[in-house]
Amino acid sequence: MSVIVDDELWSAVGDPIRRRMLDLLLTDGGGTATTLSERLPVTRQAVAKHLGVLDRAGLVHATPSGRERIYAVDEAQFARAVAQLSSVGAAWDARLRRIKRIAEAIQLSRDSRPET
Amino acid sequence: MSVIVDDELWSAVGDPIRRRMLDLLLTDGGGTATTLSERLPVTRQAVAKHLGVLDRAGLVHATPSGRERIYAVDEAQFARAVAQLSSVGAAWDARLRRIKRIAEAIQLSRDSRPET
DNA sequence: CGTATGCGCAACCAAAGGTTGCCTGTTGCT
DNA sequence: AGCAACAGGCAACCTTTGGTTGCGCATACG
Repeated sequence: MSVIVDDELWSAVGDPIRRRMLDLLLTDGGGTATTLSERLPVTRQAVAKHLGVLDRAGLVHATPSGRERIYAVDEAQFARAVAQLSSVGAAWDARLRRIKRIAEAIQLSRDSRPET
Repeated sequence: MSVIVDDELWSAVGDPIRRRMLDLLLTDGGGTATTLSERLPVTRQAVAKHLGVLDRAGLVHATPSGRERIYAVDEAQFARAVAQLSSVGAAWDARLRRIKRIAEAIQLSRDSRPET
């Protein structure tokens, strides 16, 4: 029942800065390390490293344009990541519900038994 | 529109080992650092540290029993984490769909324009 | 044509994940 | 009661990762 997840994808999305970067890239449709760093609490170099991580995970890709490197979200890969996220969420949710059911069953059998 | 997420919760769940630990604790209903480490590719001490992280995030709690410390998932807090997971997933999904819609609109307007 | 700007590289630092080694306390068996 | 076995906590150490500063190079632009 355990969901097979791509750890690299997950850890790419696990970092709060990278999540905000994806957010910014999605809303703006693209951006460079410099423009992103202006709206984030870290330096351009830190952003550049994060972009490298996201790039290696396939979540973004860069298109050089003169002296700039414009990054944009790879929609297909990003959709895969979102799907994994929700499938893990769904699996855990189902497990929680099953446990709650079992707990209730135990409670019932305990009620129907005489005092210890 | 950006979802407010508890970074500590996320990073607790972001680690692949911790995800597997939560899985094990959920399926078994509880466990100690030693029993968990037998089923994980890391040492007992590493597991103990992870349990510390999960504990501080409120996702698990320990009940001492003799020389053992039995950890179990805190269902309420865990449910909160799952909810955050799915809400981020939903937000991203919605954003993806909106972008796809816009892309199609641009495509249409380009088709209806004469060649450049 | 020179200056400003965007980027990559290197050195360096702190925190996180992981390991080994050791010590303490509980258990359980003679 | 006494001792071996076992679970767990602590400390030292290593490596990776996220972050910084400083620098050099290339491209754009007045």
